[in-house]
Amino acid sequence: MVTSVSVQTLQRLPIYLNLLKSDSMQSAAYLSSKAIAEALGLHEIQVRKDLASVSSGGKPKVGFCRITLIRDLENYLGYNDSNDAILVGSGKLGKALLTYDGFKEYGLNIVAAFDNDDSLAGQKEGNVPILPLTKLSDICDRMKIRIGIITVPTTAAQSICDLMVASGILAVWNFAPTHLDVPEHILVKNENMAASLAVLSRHLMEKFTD
Amino acid sequence: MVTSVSVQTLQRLPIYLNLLKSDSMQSAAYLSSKAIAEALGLHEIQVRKDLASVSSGGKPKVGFCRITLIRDLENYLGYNDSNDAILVGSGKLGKALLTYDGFKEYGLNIVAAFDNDDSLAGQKEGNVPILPLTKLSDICDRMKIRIGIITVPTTAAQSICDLMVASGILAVWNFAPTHLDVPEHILVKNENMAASLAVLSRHLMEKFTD
DNA sequence: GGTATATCGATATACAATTATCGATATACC
DNA sequence: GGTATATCGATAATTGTATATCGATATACC
Repeated sequence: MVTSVSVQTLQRLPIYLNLLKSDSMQSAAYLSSKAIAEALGLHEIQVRKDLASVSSGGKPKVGFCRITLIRDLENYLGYNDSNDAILVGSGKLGKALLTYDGFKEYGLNIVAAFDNDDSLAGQKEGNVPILPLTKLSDICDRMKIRIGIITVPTTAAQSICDLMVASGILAVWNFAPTHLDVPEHILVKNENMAASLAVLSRHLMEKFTD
Repeated sequence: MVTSVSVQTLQRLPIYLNLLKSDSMQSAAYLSSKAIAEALGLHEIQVRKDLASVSSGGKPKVGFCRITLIRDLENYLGYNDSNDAILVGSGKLGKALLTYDGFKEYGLNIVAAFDNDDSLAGQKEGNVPILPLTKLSDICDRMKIRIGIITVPTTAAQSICDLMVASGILAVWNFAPTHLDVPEHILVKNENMAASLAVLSRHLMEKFTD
């Protein structure tokens, strides 16, 4: 239960959670790993292994208790105690993330946004105030912010990242299509759309050139 | 060169490409795998292996020719011949993607957007017309669209996906945090932000509870 | 022109993740 | 209450990915 879980498994956990909370599952009190696996296109062994690492376990013949499983998953993922975050780069993508209210469900709370362009300062985007970059360090320090979201152009990403790290940020969610250099103890999670596009594009090429 | 490349490698290729095209690399005509590895925080062996699968190879003592490498990568990734795509779901995220002009660089061209809400029909978002859902099949068929982007709420995702597949879409880029059931030959690439958040959130939890 | 060296490419090892196999256990049915 | 069965959990085999080692080769320098 305390054992460290692989990133692969970790990334599947929200998918289980999402399924368990979905309308189609509301009726069932218990779910077998086989049923879950079929609903998600996975293998039942994998489902059991994944769930074993976060949950108190299921019962033979009946399966896993849906309610308990939801609670265990949310606890493990930390969706109950909310994480405050800041976002830098109020361009198109940044604004979309600011106005997207689905993050609350995952315990993410964007408290402030920053932009290089000071003329944006003072505005609000989806209830989140946009502030000048110069205030970033101060805000992070005072509010004990641990998560930084980067939605700036590639060229600015590294310097923003450095600023975040210097301001006490411990986890960076990077939407810029570039590699970020960070100290050992900092986590960078890349949301690399170019990588996804590569997979799609290549798949189509292979379909048509073979 | 024709050998199939792992998804992991494939997803790193755009990162190499991005680095090679970056300002800081413009001056160098040749780059060693070691230099590339250091710039990206990877291991040089991995860089060589990745590049070997797409490129004609480097020269001992001097390294890889930057220009050639860029050309090979772009060819392999299909960034030269552009891929037309449609997008369904003109909400916050959908609009952000429509107005984000960075996709062109990767050969992705969104030609039309669709929304359940017919009142949006006729509008334009970033030069892309928004059309009623009923026209989707016709457009896909006439324009031979192969890529569909899903930015609708979870509950609608599967039915939109089914519609796309029925309309000839071969690759689906899914931004809804849910699993999609598709026939064998269809590729689904999930852009699962919830999964990324799980990694971040868990990282922070472990930092503070251990 | 010969030798030293940086770098590539191929083979081999180590590690992690997924999938398969087996025994254990609780429920259901007779 | 006894037996059959569905399902779990642990261990083992397979697969895939990342890292290390080694020989080959082209450039540079003497």
